[in-house]
Amino acid sequence: MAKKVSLKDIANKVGVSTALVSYVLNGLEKEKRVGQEVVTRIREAARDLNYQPNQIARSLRKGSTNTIGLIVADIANPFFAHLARIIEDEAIKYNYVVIIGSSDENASKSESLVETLLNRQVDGFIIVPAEGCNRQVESLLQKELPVILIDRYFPELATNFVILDNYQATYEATTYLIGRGCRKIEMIAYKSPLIHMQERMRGYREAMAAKGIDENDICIHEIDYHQVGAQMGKIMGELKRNKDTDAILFATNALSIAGLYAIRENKIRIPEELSVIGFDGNEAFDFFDPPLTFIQQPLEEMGKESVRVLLEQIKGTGKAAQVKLKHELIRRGSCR
Amino acid sequence: MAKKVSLKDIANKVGVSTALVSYVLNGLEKEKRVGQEVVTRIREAARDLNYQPNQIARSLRKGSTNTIGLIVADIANPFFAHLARIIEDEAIKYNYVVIIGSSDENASKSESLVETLLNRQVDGFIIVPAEGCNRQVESLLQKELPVILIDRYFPELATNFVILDNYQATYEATTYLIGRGCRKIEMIAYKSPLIHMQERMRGYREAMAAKGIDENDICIHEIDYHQVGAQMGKIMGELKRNKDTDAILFATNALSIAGLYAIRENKIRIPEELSVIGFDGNEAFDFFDPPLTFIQQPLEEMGKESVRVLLEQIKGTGKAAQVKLKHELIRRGSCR
DNA sequence: TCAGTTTGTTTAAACGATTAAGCATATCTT
DNA sequence: AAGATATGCTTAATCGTTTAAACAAACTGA
Repeated sequence: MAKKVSLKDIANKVGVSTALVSYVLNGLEKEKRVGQEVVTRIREAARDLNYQPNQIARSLRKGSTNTIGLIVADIANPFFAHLARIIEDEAIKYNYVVIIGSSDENASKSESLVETLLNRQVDGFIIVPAEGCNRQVESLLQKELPVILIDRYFPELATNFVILDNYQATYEATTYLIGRGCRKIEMIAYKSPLIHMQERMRGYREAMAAKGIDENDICIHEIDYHQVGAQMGKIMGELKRNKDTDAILFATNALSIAGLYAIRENKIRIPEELSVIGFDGNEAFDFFDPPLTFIQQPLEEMGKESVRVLLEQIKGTGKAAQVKLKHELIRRGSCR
Repeated sequence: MAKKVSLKDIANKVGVSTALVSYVLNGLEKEKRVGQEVVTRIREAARDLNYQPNQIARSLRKGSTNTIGLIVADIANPFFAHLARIIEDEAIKYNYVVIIGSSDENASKSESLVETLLNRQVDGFIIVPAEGCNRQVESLLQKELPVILIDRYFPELATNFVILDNYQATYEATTYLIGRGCRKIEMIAYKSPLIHMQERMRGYREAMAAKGIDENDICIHEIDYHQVGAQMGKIMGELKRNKDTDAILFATNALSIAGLYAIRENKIRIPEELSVIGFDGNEAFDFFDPPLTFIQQPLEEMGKESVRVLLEQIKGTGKAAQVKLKHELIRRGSCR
């Protein structure tokens, strides 16, 4: 591999020291009083040799890499993929590059990702934290590394975060269902102590209670992350047999999709037999028959905001930023 | 930010030079004949101080970063997201990290991504090349940088690649449609000189010809990448009006999805009025009514193979590897 | 006993950039 | 004319590793 052109090559060609070259190429020629003629000769040489700065060397010296570490649950999940794309686009505007890792909602995988990214000296993290990551996030905070949590956060930690107002989202969705005449509404969520899930559940419960629904009719199925398929099948099977359930509210994108498979499997008619509200939006929702009503997160805003906040923090100009964004309920055909 | 522990810190603590520490922590203690006692003391100190090597410094010195640059058309597209996930998982096994960029099928965006990644000294590239990227790929080859193209390639360049046998895929799909009694089969493809698209078209055309279909009934709609929605709507609108078209074969995932929207819009009944075959698989295909028959790419194999080939090339042990994989036709309800 | 080997360690250069500090000249100022 | 100031450039340290080469001490064998 032909070795790359370095500052030294330019310096040699022009007949000056590398210092001058560095100054010029970093636009410090005024400040550092570099002679006009030398400036142009350096510029020309750089162009002729097609010089490209070695970011690695620069990073080592400067102590910063212009790199953001992004940890999501699973980049193959359309919700996170879309988010990642937004973050990538936003970051590149500021000359930052993004390294993405998938944690699979697994704390130890997440930890090894954090470690890998730390060794690579990322300047900051955007993390969708998995259950049990409190400690590792805390340790990042202690190291005073810029971190911003997204989608979820840990209430006991004073981190920056950008999230959906999950409570309000499910509260409104539930209220909407009740408004359409549903009474026996069930929620399907992940079994997880994470705040986003807890808040979604709380939104549902409190909306039900506020409308005076009998406490016995408040029912949340908390599904294990690794057994979604099986448990969903069971739930929908039972639901088909004893028909008093009016409506289902799904707590995430992946649960919605899995739920739709099970609904179709069991030939449950939507919305005649059951009203359904999904989470996050997905092309698959569009082709379900009828198209699914769902809670939409402001992905664009979430991604951009998280990058903005993180970069502010990296540059040291940031103060605490705990952002809660508002959902939108996209009404379509799946509620009676 | 508390500064990180370096080799020097360990060396000081143990009272030896950094060289010894480096040897030990890289497992060269036998080869470099480091004393047993010193070895254990270094190990202990490293553990106590929670030493983590600085990959940036190491990269600078070694000239390799253990980083792979991945350029896809759009990471938000489920096909590429899934592929990216597989590549990420495979790479991490070998202690490589992946930096992903989205080119939007745009050569100049792709070029600036390549440049960014080059400055960051990635050890190799996995690229889904966009139209007009021939030159930039060629220049990577000239620099003897490990590159592997995926999904498509440039026949005139001697690159490594891992792709689907696109010709065979559409040939079989078309033959399948003809076998089900379709005669007037149309294909919807991107307007693109890229080989994958050309091969998909050729597969369709030759299958039609081989079965003796009238040349006038061989019809390919070549759609502009940036006007998919509008053009698709027009095609399906016309198709609804003059009903002699039997079947549609879509050439990509995104086209399939866009097509399904248009088909629903125009209330075309599948498969009664029209048989449909999609490309690549997508959750949305499952919920279309009826579920879509489609050409499935061996994503897992594609991703793993590309990483394997790339790493071999990086390590210098690789020879030319031009891999063509076989599709699978997933038969479901969308063909009469 | 002494050259030769083995064992264990240090030294120092290198990777490619950044940047504080120093060193000449030239130009003012009075 | 002498000191001050401006101008233009170089020197060299530094970031944290890796690694060839040198070095020192202990051991070997005849």
